[in-house]
Amino acid sequence: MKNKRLKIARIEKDMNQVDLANAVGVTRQTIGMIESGNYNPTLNLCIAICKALDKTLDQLFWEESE
Amino acid sequence: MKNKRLKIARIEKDMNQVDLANAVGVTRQTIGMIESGNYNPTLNLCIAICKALDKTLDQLFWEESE
DNA sequence: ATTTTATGTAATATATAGTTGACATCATGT
DNA sequence: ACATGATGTCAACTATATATTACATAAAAT
Repeated sequence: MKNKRLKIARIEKDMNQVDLANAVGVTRQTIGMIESGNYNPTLNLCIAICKALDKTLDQLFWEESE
Repeated sequence: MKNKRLKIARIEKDMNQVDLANAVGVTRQTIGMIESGNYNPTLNLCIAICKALDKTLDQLFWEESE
């Protein structure tokens, strides 16, 4: 269950994992794990990522079906 | 920063904190703390709450301004 | 009056989110 | 060939989300 939308939004902003990690105050490993899926970040971190990438929670973290 | 929208959505579903807690697999204290604010739940828990209340992440956990 | 229901809160315990440091791979640049 | 940038991953650590147990209060029901 990779988070492809997050990766695409990050690349659209011309940021690498380190850039995004710095922007939201976590390490690049944490960003990497979120993009890889199999991870359960906190709400505050999700919100920080959304703001850094000019997206909303639904746009990056809400799965329509199921 | 109380989460009033969550509380309203729960009451609209005629659920108390215990009902919602059981529905999403946490304790009533955890639900209480999320409604009280000052808390940082995990994304998976937020998603479970949204599904239990027929809402999306943006509807319950996204703050429009700032 | 007293029992029940719904909620707040606090202390201690456990699971897991997130850090730190290190090493590996694969591009691309020089 | 070698350096550099971007990412994957792993082990050990620290911070914190969540559980558990318990006690408190206020409102509604009997």
